[in-house]
Amino acid sequence: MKNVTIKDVAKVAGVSYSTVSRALSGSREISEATREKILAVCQEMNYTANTVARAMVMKSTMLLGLIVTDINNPFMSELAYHIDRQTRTRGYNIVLANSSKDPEQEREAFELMLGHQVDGIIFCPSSPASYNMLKDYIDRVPTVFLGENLRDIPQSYVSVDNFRGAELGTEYLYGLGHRKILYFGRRRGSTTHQLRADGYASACKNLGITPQYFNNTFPTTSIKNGYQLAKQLFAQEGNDFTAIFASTDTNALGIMQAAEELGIRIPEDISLLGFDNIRDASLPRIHLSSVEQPFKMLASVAVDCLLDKISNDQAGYSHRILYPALKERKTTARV
Amino acid sequence: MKNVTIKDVAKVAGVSYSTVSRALSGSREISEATREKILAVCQEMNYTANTVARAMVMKSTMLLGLIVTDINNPFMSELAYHIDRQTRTRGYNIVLANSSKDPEQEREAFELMLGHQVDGIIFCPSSPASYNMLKDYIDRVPTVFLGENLRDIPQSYVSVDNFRGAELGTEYLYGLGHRKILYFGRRRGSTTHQLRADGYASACKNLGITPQYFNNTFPTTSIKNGYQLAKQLFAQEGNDFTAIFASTDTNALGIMQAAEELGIRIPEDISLLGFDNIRDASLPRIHLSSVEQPFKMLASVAVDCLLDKISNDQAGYSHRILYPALKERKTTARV
DNA sequence: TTTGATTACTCAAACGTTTGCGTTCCTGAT
DNA sequence: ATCAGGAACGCAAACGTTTGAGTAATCAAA
Repeated sequence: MKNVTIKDVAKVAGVSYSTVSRALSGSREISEATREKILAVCQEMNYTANTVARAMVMKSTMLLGLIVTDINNPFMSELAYHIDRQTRTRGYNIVLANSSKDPEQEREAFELMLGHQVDGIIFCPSSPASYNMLKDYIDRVPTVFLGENLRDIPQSYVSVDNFRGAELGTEYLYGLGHRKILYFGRRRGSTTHQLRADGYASACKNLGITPQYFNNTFPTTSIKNGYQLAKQLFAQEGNDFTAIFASTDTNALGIMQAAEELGIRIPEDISLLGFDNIRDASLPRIHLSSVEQPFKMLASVAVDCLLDKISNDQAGYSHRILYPALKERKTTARV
Repeated sequence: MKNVTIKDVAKVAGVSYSTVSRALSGSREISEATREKILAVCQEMNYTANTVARAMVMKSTMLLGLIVTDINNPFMSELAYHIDRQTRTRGYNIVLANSSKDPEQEREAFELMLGHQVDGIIFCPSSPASYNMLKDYIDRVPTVFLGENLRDIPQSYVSVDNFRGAELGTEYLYGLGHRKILYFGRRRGSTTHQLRADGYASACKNLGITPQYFNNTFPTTSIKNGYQLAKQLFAQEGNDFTAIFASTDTNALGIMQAAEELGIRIPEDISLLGFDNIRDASLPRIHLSSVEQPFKMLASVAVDCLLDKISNDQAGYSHRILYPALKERKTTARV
């Protein structure tokens, strides 16, 4: 089970181990003959360079931390997939940690990542409060925040323009003839949610329609929570809306479930628009119209931003806001 | 940006750095007074132990490799989530790699993992052929295969009993009154698929009904592939079945999509049963009945098995086959 | 007071690399 | 024959830990 080291190779090849190192690293200070010989020996002995030993002297592990709330969430796994692809081609590997939206576990994840000397961290925070809690860690290692808008924070982040996305969705529904649009979701707690709610409000104002809210008070968003709240909503007296704009696809799925149970047809009775365009939205029978997060682009920009920070120590920070797009499917109809 | 080391702590605390090490590692050979003092200094200086330096001497990185085909596949992300949970509590972190079902990338992933000196690898192979290709790597590091049945292979793996699962599904449909059940999916190429097909055949034989196949020839399974094939199926003359047993939920979703387009109602016109019970199956409007893989259990057993192998060098190998269960939802009805 | 044992430390080697510097050897010009 | 200069390679330090072996101090028993 013991791995073969550079010394073993050196012994067989009959050279010093520094020569082996040079042969492998592509240094010029070595004759072509010995290099080839050494490479042949490495091949034959199944030599694999020990990254951790190299890391000690190079001060770079070629490891990137990825902290997500929950890799099982399609939003996150989508990001994770693209992040892995993008970083692998650049020689990095990613070490993964789920925080389960628990601040204490987020802290623990950072601690572990630092211990493992990762070269940088892509961090999908569970809430904007994470920033303050983890400030100490964050300036010990290059970090970029991904997903959440974190306005007014001296750190790099990349996210979609949630405000614009909500505007876009509202405008789209308006364009379909809807004048009574209910916004379903949290309005505070996370900057993302706040911005979406604000974007909706702004669009309503510009379009001259009155905003209506149904406030999702759950701290975390899941289909189940959306479902429970939607049942409350539909049981209410005096509802007066033709469309629901859900703050997340997950909420939208919960609404679909409640509607299904109550015999409310979508989009015949009410239109439903989500936000995020997670993979689930495109499933058969679901066909959820949604404001799309450009996952691949988000991942790509986050990776670029992080690698930039890593190579360029004093790069400062940057806020990268990407444009959302509207993905029209079958849950929204002309009124 | 430079991290504080054990030497920095030693200097401040006024002791040798080996004493600091001992204070941290909980050795008894140290007075309570100095230990407390050292711990206080560590706290104050934000000291985090350098895992990679420790790894050099301890020969353990506390890193576990997880090689999946595609983290974006709900089956995989489900496993990944539970694997992360289980390993974290035991002090391990996981480094992730997607193979995209490409043998070359699987090889590359192993190479990288070995370079990073991971203590063990959980490997979800893309096909049974992976074993032979990667044999050399596999006995350089403790590895357990996850997901695929790999009969007759001298390596540890854990998977569900695919044969029994297919029997179970077939029996269930029979119990609902179905006598003409079509099996939709690949019959060869992967042991998993083969076992499922065999289980179906065996059940048919025992129940005295004649098996019918519609062979999915695509090398990889996706909703799109399932959809295209299902359209071919439904366009065929002389179909004679009241239920479809899809070899995977992904295939089943493709079938649902085709059925939806063609106005075929599920379960009124035909019943549909999937296999895997991925998260998607429980979504509103989908409600796919499915043979369930016990994800949490699979992850847990795989982790146990791997850690066992790691701590016990000569543990040999074991094949752990878990029982599937039937998850009844709304795509299957009494005939 | 001497001895022996125990406690609480310090020293230094080792883990597998990279790399600056030193050394050897060869070539060709003087 | 001498020497400068460069090519090719070896030596050893360094990275931050752990740990066995060594040492100084303390204390109890003789």
